Order: sequence, then C-alpha cells, then structure tokens
Amino acid sequence: MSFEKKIRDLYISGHEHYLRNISVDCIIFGFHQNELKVLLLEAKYAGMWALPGGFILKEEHMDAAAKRILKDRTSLDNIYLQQFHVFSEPNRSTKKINNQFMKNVGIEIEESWMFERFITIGYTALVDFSKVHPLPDIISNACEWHNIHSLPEMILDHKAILEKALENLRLQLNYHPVGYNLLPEKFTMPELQKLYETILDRTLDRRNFQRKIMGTGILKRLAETKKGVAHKAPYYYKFDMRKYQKALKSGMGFEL
Amino acid sequence: MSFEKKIRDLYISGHEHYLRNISVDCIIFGFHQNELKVLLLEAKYAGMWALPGGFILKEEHMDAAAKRILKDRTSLDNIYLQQFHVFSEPNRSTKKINNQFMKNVGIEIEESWMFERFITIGYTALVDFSKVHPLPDIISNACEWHNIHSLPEMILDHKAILEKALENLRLQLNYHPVGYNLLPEKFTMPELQKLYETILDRTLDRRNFQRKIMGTGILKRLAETKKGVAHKAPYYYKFDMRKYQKALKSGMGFEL
DNA sequence: TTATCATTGCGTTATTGTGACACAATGATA
DNA sequence: TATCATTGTGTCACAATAACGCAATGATAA
Repeated sequence: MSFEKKIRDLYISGHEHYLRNISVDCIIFGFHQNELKVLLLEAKYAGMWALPGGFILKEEHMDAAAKRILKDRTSLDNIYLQQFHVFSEPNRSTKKINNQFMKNVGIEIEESWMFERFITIGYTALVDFSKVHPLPDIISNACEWHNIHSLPEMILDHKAILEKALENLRLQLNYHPVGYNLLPEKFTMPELQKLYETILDRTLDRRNFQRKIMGTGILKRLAETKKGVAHKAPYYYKFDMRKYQKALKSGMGFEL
Repeated sequence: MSFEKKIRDLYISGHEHYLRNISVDCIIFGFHQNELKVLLLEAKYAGMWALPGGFILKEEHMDAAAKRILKDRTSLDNIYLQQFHVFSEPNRSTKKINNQFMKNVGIEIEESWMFERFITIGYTALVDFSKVHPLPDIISNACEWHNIHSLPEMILDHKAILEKALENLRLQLNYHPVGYNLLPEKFTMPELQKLYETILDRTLDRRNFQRKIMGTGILKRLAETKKGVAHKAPYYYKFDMRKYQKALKSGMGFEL
C-alpha cells in the first residue's frame, strides 16, 4: 500500500478500527552517557517534534495499545508501562497540523474523525537505551533520542505532557524501584547513583545513597568487579528479582 | 420533555453533544458518624448500584465535566476533584444494561453510540457530608450514601473502580491535607483523628497524631471548646487556609 | 458539695533514621 | 614503587518517630 493510500485510509476510515476522541501518548525514557533521554518523533512537514502516540483499537485494552505503540517505535517487548495522566484541554485538536500535513501530502478530505478533539492518556516507559532501535512511524521523518535538558520545539501540548511525565517520574522515585528498567542487567553503584541524580537533577551523597539502596534489599552484589577502569574497580550489582517484584507491589519506604 | 423522550434523545443523538467512547465516573467520599461513605446511584431496572457518571461535552474540559456531574448529584460547587485512573477493559460495554433498560422503558433502538465500548476516567471528590443534598439522575431511582464497608452490588467494574479510588485516597493521605474537604469548618482533634483512622482503617496514637498534624502548621486552634460533652471538652480547630493552600501545592512531608 | 471517671492536653524517653563527614582499600598510571 | 582519583565502609551528631505517663477537665453520680 502506498504512503498516500495509507494516509487517506487513516483519515477516512480509521474510526472504523479505532476508538474516537481518544489517543495514547508514550513518554519513553532512556539513560545514556549520564544523561536522561526521551524518544521523540519528527513530525513530517511540521518542523516540530512529537511524542510517540497512537490510537486504541476497538477491542484492545488501552495498556495493550500503549505497549503496541512502544514496540513499534523501539522494537522492545515486555516493557513496564504506566499511565500517569489524562490531558483533556478542549482545544486539543490536531486540525491545523492535519491540514498542513494533508496539503503537503497532496490529499483533500472534508470530514474526518482525525479533525475532532482528542483526549490523550499519557504513559511512561523506562527502557534500556542500548537495546532500542528507534523507528519512525508513517507520519514522521525521524525517531531520535533527545536530552531532557535540550528539547526541540514540540507540537500541541506535548512539551507540557513531557514535563508532567518527568515530574511524575521524580515523585515515583521514592516509592518504586526504578533502575531495573533503565540500566543493563549488571551495573555499578556509581552508575545507579548517577541515574538517580540525573532524574532528580541534584547530587546525592555517595555513602548515604549506598546505605539506603542496599537497605531496601532489592540489590544483590556480585563477586565480579568492573574491569579496565582507572582507580578502584567498583563491584557489579544486579536486581534481586524476587524482592524487586515485592517492592514494586508494596512500595518501599525510601527517602533520598 | 418527557422521560421517554429524554432517554431516546440521549441514545439517538447524544453523540452530537458528547465525546464518544469516553465517560467520567466520580467517587464522592463523605464522612459521617465516624464512617467513610460514598455516594451511589441506584440504576433503574437493574437492581444494582452505580457510580455517579456522565459524558464530556464536545467543547468541555474533562475536569469541568467531572465538576458538572458532581454538582448535579450533590448541589455542591467549588469542590476539589482529582482524576486518579483510567479504566479501559475492552469489555467495558454497557450494552447489556442498556438493552435491559430500554426494554423496561419501552423503546427500541438498533444503533447507538451508547452501545459502544467506553473508557472511563475516574475522579475522586471529598465533600462535606452535611452540605450534600443527594439527587438521582434521570436513569436512577435513588442517590444515597453507602458505607465503605458494606457496599451493595454494583454494575460493571464500578466496585473495582471504587476500590482503586480508596487505595488512592489512602496513598494521598500522607502527602495532601485531606480533612478540609471532609469536615465542617470547625472540628475537634479527635474528630480529625477518627477521619484519618477511618480512611486508613487502623488506629493511630492520639498524642503522636496531634503532634504531627500540628507540626504541619495547617491547623489553627480556636479559643472555643466543644460544649455539652461528657468529660473534658476538646478544643475546636480550623484550617489555616494560607498554609493549607501552600501544603496542597508543595505537599508536606508527613508520615502517619 | 464532693468523688468518680472517661477523655483531653501536654510531656518524657528510648529507638530509629538521616545527613555530613573521615579514612582506609584498590588498582591503573606515571 | 609512588601517586592519585575513586570506591567501600564506618562514625557521629541530630532529627524524627513510636511508645507511654500523668495531670487537667468537667459532666455525672453519690
């Protein structure tokens, strides 16, 4: 199916497959080179960036829709996703963007479910940066990681959604163990601390951090140390999945 | 407009006014006689109870829709409402209930937006029990308070939604000051404590509770004491609105 | 009038948790 | 072999918390 045909189909008969007035947007966080990153799409013809998003199939659970969107962009499966907020400003309409888009594609459509107002549910995902293979969707030029601190111009209220997701992530940090999703299987304590510092955007005391993290019991220290580093080699750690799962459910008293 | 006409209108042309596939349900908590209560509607012809809910007008903010629903059921204005979760099981369809309902009303409709699957956004409200005048909506027989611990049979997943709201309320208790919305303007310390104990479903130490609550600074003690009680008369307290508002925004470190 | 008694207001103590900091151990590099 | 940045572990003062004691209050009963 040609690009133009696909687009036309989406505009004309998408509402036969998807729920109306509802979309899902994913904020996909990754951690790389001591920087917190987020995966964004460059919207075609708009010169702006957007959150990876999509719609919910008529018989699909919303969580499944979010997972599907995540998988399409990252090729990752089995990722922990979490809804965090619903955005419902009445002027959340993509009509302008749609018009510009269609003009550039070269199609004219009078009426479409896509012109209506959309309420969007925001989902957060934390992923292992090194395992992601970013892939743009049909209406985007590119799919790239962006540093949290140098975001490009974004469509609609997507920047506000992102900010809210970040705020939410920071709050969660005290109750839910977070590193498991963002780090490789084995990691050092300084790496984990740097992750926390990056998310919280402040420095933490090395020794107190270690004491508190280990106090939760969700980490196991391995006998192995990191090789090929200048100075003292740090130990590797991995998550104790049993205790990690437990902490995910019951939460953990934890103040940084 | 007759009852039957109203219903027919809703089924046939409601989608011209409301967003499709989306509803809002309110969990309205109140506190009375040392019991935590929730406001429920008795669904006509169903013999079951339901959460007060409704739809979002095409140009209406979702928060405004929730407020409108709350006001319609309680006559209360300016109430703090908060979205807490989206429920999106694919089998969330009211088709069965609708069919039974229409059969009893005596109308036949083949197709309706009301038969489709709905995603619902849950909102919590905390209200002053004594100020509420419960009023059923058009599809309900009654609107009554129910004790959290003795709930009637409820339609769809409404009981699960209620449980989730309650869980959410308990979590919130540590970060947001809660009493202001649930208690009358003046109240005693034992009353406030009983409220917390009821929500958390466990007892708290009287003296530590007082110290912590006062430690937040959101309460002012009045010179007046409660009259006509056996034994020592407790002081009245009221919220210091300035500090209360501040605590609402910034949260308050607070562990019970 | 006076004693009783459940309840309130305020205080004390032991324990735990937290923040700030010191110092020895490590191991690649010079 | 000395150097040096970094890691691992420990200590200490202080704040927060839980557990509990006791006197004050004021309606009720003797």
